[in-house]
Amino acid sequence: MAQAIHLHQVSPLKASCQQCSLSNLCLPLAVEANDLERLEDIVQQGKIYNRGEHIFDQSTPMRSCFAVKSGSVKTSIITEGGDEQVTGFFMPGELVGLDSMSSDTYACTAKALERTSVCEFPIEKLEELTGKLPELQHHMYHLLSQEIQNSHQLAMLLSKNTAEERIAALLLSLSSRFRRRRMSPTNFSLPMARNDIANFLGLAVETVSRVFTRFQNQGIIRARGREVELLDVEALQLVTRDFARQGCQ
Amino acid sequence: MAQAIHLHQVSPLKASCQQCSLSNLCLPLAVEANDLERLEDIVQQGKIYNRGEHIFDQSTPMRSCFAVKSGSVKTSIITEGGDEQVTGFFMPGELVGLDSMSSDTYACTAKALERTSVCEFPIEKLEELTGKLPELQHHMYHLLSQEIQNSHQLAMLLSKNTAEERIAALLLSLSSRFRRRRMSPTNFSLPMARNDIANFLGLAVETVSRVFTRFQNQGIIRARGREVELLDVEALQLVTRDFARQGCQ
DNA sequence: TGCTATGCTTGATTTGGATCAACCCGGATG
DNA sequence: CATCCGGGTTGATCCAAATCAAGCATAGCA
Repeated sequence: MAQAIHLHQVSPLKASCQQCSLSNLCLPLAVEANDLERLEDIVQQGKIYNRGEHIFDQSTPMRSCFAVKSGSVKTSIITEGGDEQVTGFFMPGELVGLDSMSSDTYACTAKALERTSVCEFPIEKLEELTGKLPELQHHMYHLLSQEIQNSHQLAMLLSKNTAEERIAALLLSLSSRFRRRRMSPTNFSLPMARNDIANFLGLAVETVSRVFTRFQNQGIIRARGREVELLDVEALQLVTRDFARQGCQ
Repeated sequence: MAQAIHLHQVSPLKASCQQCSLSNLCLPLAVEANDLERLEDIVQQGKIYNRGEHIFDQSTPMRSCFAVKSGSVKTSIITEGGDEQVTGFFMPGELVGLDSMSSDTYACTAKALERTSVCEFPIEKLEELTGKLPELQHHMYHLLSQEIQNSHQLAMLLSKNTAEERIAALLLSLSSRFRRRRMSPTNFSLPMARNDIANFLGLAVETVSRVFTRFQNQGIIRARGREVELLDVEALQLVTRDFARQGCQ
């Protein structure tokens, strides 16, 4: 049913960056109202991917970056040896593919974690437009550098923190991203499998599972499958900061 | 002596991007010969920092990014708890500060590992210029995304690889960066202390030391202090790939 | 000339999380 | 309806690297 949605949508949906509920998170944020239609001119809105479908593949020609409208996306790198490293999870309002900006080919593979709709920004058109709209260019630079910082943050997590600290940090990150979208920051369902969490955080699945149940026994969270409730956010924050504390004295 | 070099250099040195031996690695790479002087207009060349001096500090206002001319730079994040995470080492021809592009404040601290000279690119002027020179803009996007990829690479190293694999990878990375500068790729001196290596790779100093001696005993490298000779590059490459292999079958 | 600080190495012990191995559960499938 | 299968949990064992503890070399300094 409704497979036709896969086809490129044109004019009917065109003018909707303005009404998009995510415009305050996404690129339009940077654009003056009267310039907005120029952005709308280049964007292809409302492409839909089903769970598991690839939005783009590592090593294929880089054409566009994508803003998540609804659903969620996982990016990962595959090594020559064939094992996977999850490099990020992307929620509505966030841009996927920035790590491949102005490269010949995509540096990673992006896969829909659930039924997901995205807006596509063809890269040459986007570059052209950012050349004309300084605010947009500024915003792009900002997003890109933000992405570097995120990745450094992850590297830090991986090299210095325990399993509990890593998982607490992930839960808090998801929580604040849900809040930005005006959704409950304490009661949400994880878009990704334990496997993906483990891979992303450099842990074994078993460890992730154990930490979840440990947190649950301590009354910090309540988790049944992917349904998660944060019962004690303070405690979670304490977990992530403990490691910083010990470095203190 | 010669503290005056710290002061901003102006016109006399201005026109030297053209002669700079690093122009094929640095920003000029992206600029047409006749546009080059516009780049030279905004760059402040030849600022010199002594070993240990800070080029910029985390959380201070972000004004410029910097290209390393000679010497080397270490960047690191300091957490609230006060412990350090080294996020990168920068060699001649490489740009420092991209992780803070278009941010209000620097996301990390950059410190000269030895006597180091840098070119400074004030950020507003650089943004202005990239708006006018599409090639330069393209190059900036490319550099930024490259930086994201590097960081993902590091995250991968930290989450999946053994101590030996991490160190082999670092040595090979340095080697290829020396080669790009037409210096010996097998015979160089490390700009950073064991401590920094350990921090960067998420290891204890003792582990770094042990791996160095292990490699030495296996005849793969020869190391005396910071002086390193790669005796068997193939073997090093094998070490880094072994982990990929096991993922294979 | 000896003293202290700093960076590096080496050895012994400990440990957090990986690995191995079962088992459970819910949903898809024939 | 029984079976199967992928995802998740739990327990037992093992190991790579951290930690703890010395010792060594070099450099700067009084």
